[in-house]
Amino acid sequence: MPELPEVETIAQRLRQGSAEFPPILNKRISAVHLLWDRTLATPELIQFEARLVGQSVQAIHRRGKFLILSLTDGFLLFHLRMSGDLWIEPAKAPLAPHHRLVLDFEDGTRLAFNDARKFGRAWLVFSLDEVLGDLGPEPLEPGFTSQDLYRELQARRRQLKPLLLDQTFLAGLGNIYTDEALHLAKLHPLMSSQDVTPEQAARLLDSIRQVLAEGIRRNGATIDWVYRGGDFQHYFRVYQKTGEPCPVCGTPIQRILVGPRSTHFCPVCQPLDPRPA
DNA sequence: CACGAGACCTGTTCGC
DNA sequence: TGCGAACAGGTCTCGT
Repeated sequence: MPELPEVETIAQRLRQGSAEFPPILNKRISAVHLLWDRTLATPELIQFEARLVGQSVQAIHRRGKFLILSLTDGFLLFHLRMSGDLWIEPAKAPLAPHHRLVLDFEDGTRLAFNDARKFGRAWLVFSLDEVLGDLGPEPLEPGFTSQDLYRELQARRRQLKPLLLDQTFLAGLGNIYTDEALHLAKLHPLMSSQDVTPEQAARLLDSIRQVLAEGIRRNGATIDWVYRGGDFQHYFRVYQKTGEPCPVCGTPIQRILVGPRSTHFCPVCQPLDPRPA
């Protein structure tokens, strides 16, 4: 489930703590355990451990789908990919089956990166640009305007759905929120970016912001066994609603494949042919 | 530059 | 009931 709202929810949880555990801000790392080699993108384990132990967590941020822990010296970044999650738990707790990287803190708690599918990665770097350099704009940043979006749409000739999933175009959208935003904006997922009008670009940006904001407000979406704790899944308009009535017009929602990704849309509200006026 | 296929992984659910 | 196929919130690399 980790798209922008889910990562934001996790960032908030780490920042503010949970019912059982205090926030991880200002905690000092006392030990590092890597349980799956490929989870660590950079540097090598030897340097990773040497540089990390003794540092403390100064701040927690999110950029796109990346989670950023600012340390005394450098940054620890996580990307959750398909199944990653970060848990705060007692340092003595038994290792859960899918823990891949564990950081012990001096106060007897630990931060565990749990990731069943092993797609997630962690980076320890001195400059954020090493990892985040190619990311597109942050959709919720007020400085990003619909004029900016329109200009970028015009600069490419691509189908909207794959383009919105491209993190170098816009950072943070995944399969769920893209389908939801396109439905709200009444734009067909296969529409060419060059056919989007300035008005439609404005509607698209509004829609993206609306679905992301609601996702964050509901603590993200919980879909299946990869539990996260949010409840946005109860408010999906089209995602995984194939055959069910469109919430706007009642037409059955269609599912198509765009590349390898399931794509859900309303054939009436989101016509491919802009329709004669 | 745009697009498709294959790779990286495990767990759950679907279809016969 | 059992078993393989299909599918899942993501992204990278390579070839055309």
